Amino acid sequence: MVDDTAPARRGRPGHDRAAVVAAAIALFNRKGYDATSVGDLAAELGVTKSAVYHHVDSKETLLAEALDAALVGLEEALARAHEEDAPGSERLRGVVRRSVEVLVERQPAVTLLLRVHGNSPTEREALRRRRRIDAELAALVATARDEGALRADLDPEVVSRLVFGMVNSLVEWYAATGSLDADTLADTVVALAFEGLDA
Amino acid sequence: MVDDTAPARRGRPGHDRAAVVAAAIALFNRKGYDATSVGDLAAELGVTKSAVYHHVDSKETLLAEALDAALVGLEEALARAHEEDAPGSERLRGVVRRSVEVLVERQPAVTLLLRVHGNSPTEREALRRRRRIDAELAALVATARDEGALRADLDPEVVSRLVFGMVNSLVEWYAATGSLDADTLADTVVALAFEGLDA
DNA sequence: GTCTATAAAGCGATAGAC
DNA sequence: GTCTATCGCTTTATAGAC
Repeated sequence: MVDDTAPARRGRPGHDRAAVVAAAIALFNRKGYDATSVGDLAAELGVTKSAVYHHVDSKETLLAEALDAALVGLEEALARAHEEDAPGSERLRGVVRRSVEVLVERQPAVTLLLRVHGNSPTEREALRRRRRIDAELAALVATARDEGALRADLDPEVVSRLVFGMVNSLVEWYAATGSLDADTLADTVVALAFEGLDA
Repeated sequence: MVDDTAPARRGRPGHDRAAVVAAAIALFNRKGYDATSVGDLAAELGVTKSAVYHHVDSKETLLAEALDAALVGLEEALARAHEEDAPGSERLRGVVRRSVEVLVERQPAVTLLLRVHGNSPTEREALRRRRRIDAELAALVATARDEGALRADLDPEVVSRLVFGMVNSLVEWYAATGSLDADTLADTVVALAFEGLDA
């Protein structure tokens, strides 16, 4: 996330900070943050723990970086819905679609965010930001319903949790499905959420 | 949190195995399995670690017990769909509804199941059983679509993952919403999945 | 049923050499 | 940029007294 695409040094092995961060996020996803030790990360990179600590201050810093990347993406997706000058239901469709795109683009980081427990100040701060996003999404659903664009027989709060629960659930399997592009997936999610499954 | 409804022994403090298991599952949910130590569990019960080990063989046993309870519930919900003599779409509606009921009844255990990483033989065995359930759910969606009851423009595999992703997502918030009974929630989930959100 | 004490291993993190 | 070595602490789990 931080560094450029071209490696600065050829020929020499050695890792840079970006490589450590990328490997860490991948490992945190595979084993879980708490079950992953800095020794595990070092072994994955083929170095010792000390080499890892040359690149990063702490294990928690690695998590914080991933959580922030996920939150920034989701916050931007939501902010664009607020800027739009359109009916609530259109803004809701837009944020669902953009949320899918963020989850696909930043799948490993968002997965970590969705699994945070609040065991450290870093995690609790991420949870605060996440709850704020969730509250604004629920408000958007309520607005769309008040405008008469959505069916009125379902609780907007529950509907919001279910729809974005469906969206979020794709971090659990999307990575494994190589042959599905983000656009088609977003189409399917929007179609399912707004029109349903019935023929 | 600590005591059962029918304490076997009056007057004496001391816990029984069921109390330890219940406290463990609650803690695993709050902090995550890997971040919870047996010392944490002992502190929650107001005893020492040794007292906990008097009741259970290992921390992993506690997890295994919860995972099995969750899997048995979900497997039964699915098995009843196979026994039914009804169109695929009706059997699918039934399994969605019963899955919601299982998630509500066994929320703590199912939450643990959905967060398993596969870091031990116990976890990997649970993942195997879970993948089998997922595959049978996908097959049921495909059957319903082949019968013409579901719209044909969406990939059944993706639809299955999204619908049951929506169902599963409710473990993240249902416990906090005291004023919502399982029946009403199941109605909302089925309505959203099959009819969608549009007015 | 709970306690103190302890073993053996692993944890996050640091110091200093190369 | 990586290494060896180590610190101080926590972990799962056990032994044996009360």
